[in-house]
Amino acid sequence: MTDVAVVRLPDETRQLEELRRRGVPRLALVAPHAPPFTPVDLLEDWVRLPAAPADVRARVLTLVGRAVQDLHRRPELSDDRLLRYGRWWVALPPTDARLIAPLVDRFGTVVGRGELAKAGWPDGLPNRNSLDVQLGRLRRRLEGSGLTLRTVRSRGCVLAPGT
Amino acid sequence: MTDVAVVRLPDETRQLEELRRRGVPRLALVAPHAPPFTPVDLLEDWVRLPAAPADVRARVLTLVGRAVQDLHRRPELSDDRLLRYGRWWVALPPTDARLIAPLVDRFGTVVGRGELAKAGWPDGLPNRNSLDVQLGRLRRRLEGSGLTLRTVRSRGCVLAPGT
DNA sequence: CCCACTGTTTCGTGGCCGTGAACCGGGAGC
DNA sequence: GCTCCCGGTTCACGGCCACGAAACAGTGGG
Repeated sequence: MTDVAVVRLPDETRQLEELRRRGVPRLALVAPHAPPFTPVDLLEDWVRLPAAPADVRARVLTLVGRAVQDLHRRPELSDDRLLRYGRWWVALPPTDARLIAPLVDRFGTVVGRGELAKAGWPDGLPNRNSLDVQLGRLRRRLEGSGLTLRTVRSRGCVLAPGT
Repeated sequence: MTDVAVVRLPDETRQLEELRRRGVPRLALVAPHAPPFTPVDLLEDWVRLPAAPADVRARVLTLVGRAVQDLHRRPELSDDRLLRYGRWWVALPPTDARLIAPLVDRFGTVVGRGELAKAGWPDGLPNRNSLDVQLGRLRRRLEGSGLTLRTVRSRGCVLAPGT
């Protein structure tokens, strides 16, 4: 399930960007005279060509190891309203904290709007719009976290890894 | 400031182990016919010889980058009121030292205002505002340390890495 | 005496959250 | 094809209140 993509630079720069966007672990094979490479995250590595197959394999395995660790990563919400995801964290205001609780709980799966409303406002929604507005604010607070809050039309919302 | 050690393998295996033990970021230059290398942690990288100086430099720089954002270290408060965080340190006045003690103790988690007040002024707060003022002063003394004292509204404060 | 430390007050600001309204894409129905 | 509405997104505004900054004064130690 966990695969590492291998791209050649500088020829396949576009593919590299796509892989970064999707968060796929990736190894760059850098052409002999191309400038050195700078990985943007821990799921990225590079090697200078020409390289022995064994060396490439070793780097791929390292990336696989990191990716496996990354898969186990789930967000955590402490009762003092700290939401953590890996090294990243925010302090959430009360409403957002209640709202996100079921989403963290069922990370990666859809949570219905009704349930979200119930979680955020146990006494009932104050306004037909409140949920959407609050979800928007929550989305903004998650920026840069590596987490995305996506809506599934007429079904609900999913909290998942991704930008 | 932050340094990266460079060792040659397999000749300097002993030095490598010492560096690992001390948590120093390290780059291994692996001899042409030696087997590929497997880094044991994120502060370790390797490159196959012969390698261009620019390539070695690039890898050193990424290691420096990782070391700078290394979040595994924790601040320490000695009983002579010296607060250390990595290479950085300050001498804290008595009140600040008492105040920060529980925050260092529970680094990265929220400490309630009540508890902070109790820690800083065991005989009771002299004024309903004293805590906030003192927290502001503490914040200023932490500038440039790589530590942040952030408030979690209506809950308390958290001492964490970050600017 | 001087300076760091601390108490006290005042005032400002920024976070949080409800509310109304504009806007937009997609699908159902005509 | 056209229109209309549904579901969702975004903006701006305002009230409330917790928190923060500045400024000044008193105090004690070197």
